Amino acid sequence: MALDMTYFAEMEAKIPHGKVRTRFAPSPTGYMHVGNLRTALYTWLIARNAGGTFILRIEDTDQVRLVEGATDVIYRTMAECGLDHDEGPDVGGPVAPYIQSQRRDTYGRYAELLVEKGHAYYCFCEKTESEEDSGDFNRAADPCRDLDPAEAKARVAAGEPYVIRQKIPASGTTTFHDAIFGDITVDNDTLDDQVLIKRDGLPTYNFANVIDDHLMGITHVVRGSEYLSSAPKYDLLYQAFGWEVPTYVHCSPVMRDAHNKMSKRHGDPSYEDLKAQGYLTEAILNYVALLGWSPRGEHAEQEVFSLQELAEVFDISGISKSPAIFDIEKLTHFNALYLRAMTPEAFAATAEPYIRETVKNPAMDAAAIAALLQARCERLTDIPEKVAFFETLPEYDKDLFTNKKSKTNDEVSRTMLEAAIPMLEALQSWTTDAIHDGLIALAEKLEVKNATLMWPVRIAAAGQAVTPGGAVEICAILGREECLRRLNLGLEKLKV
RNA sequence: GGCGCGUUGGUCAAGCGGCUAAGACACCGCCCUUUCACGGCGGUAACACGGGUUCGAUUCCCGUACGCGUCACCA
Repeated sequence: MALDMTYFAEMEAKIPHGKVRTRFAPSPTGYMHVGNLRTALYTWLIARNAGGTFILRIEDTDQVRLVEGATDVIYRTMAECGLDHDEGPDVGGPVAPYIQSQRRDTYGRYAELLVEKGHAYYCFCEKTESEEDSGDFNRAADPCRDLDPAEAKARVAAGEPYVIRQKIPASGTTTFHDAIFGDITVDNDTLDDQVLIKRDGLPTYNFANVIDDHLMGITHVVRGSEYLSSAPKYDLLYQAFGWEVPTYVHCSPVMRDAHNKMSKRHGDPSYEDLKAQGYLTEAILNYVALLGWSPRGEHAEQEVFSLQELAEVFDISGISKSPAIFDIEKLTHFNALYLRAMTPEAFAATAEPYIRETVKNPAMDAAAIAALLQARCERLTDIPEKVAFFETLPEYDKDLFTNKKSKTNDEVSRTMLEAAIPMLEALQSWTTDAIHDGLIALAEKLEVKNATLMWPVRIAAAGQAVTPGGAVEICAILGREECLRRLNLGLEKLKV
């Protein structure tokens, strides 16, 4: 039976040429690993940097591991991160479909084409116990490899179960090029005749990838370095078809420590976990971009990059060969940087829900509280605990009134509060400025340094040693009535 | 075990034959100050090891050690 050659010609005719085309091809597992996110980012950056096309392809050949709603997580995350795709299942494109489970027919046809060309063969062997145990597949011992083609076809036609294996050259070497690792050469006899089409008729991941990447006109294949050792087999496949080999970009993994990759299983955070922990998308992307890549030339010392800036300066040659350990502390630093860089209004808007987790009293101005927080929090989730004292005065010990640097003790604090309370009561307006000027003037009148007066006022108002903002700001936010109530309470404590 | 890859301070990293070996995080100190932060200034800390090549190696080559990956009808 002859192959339908017009099918292949039609497929070839659809392939776009001339521009950089990259693809992110996740398996829908339900969440986005940090490593995945980085791969997606680098892949997107390569395309955008070159003014090329970025494609989203869903690799769902493993029906067993399919997770409900998982593709939505992918779409949502990509959109949230600003990694927009030009072609994909949802937007279509010239080489649709973009979901592997919808391309089954194609893989089978190309596998048969490869058999026809003599670079693949039908294999009828059952895998044996010993093979599974020893782990090595002895190609030379496979009788199917040199089976007469006519006989093989007859057995297939007779309904005998089979797989299609790649026919690796018996000798010689294969050299492939990687944009990061350079040229790598391996002996062909270390390569096995990998399965292309499984007994169930579905393609293996490796085969589907080669077919899809070619048929979609992918110019740069970005993937994890764990695929480095199968790359020569990919090259052989491309050669066998007579196709142009794409540029490989193998990225080393993101590690949780010196020995292990980051993984959900170890409890390492995914992108959505980090979001839930109070990290900003921009900060995550910025940090992740630098985990395994660094800018060159005039940007060598720059660390803060917007997505747009990254697209401008990103360069494959800046990708590192060695693995990088994910450092939550440095991410936290980037997050603090991004938090501080927001406009006060934007920060107040994003901080408000976190403030309202503990500060329910609507009289307390969330925007005013946010202003105190902006330079003082590294994660959004730090907020509720920091501002809880506005809602409820904590139980505190009068020892807090004693502070060496401010030159205060019980005695001094009592004097200060006794003077401050009537002054504040008499204040015309309860504003930050009025409170500030009143307290500064009072300190001068009492001939004490500002801290000596401010310390006891702040302690009495907040009930804790460390607070976001100083005495003035806290009093202003509390409001006259609540503030004075607390100051009197403090004074009572000191009188005992 | 075979094959492949990797190795600059605790971490991310610059370096691409000649440097007092950048910068950032973390840490420590000082300044600022109404607590704590922010900000500013300064400090501690690194080329895995052994051979070559070279006038000269962090940089090039070869070993060693350690680590990682891969050797599936999983992706």
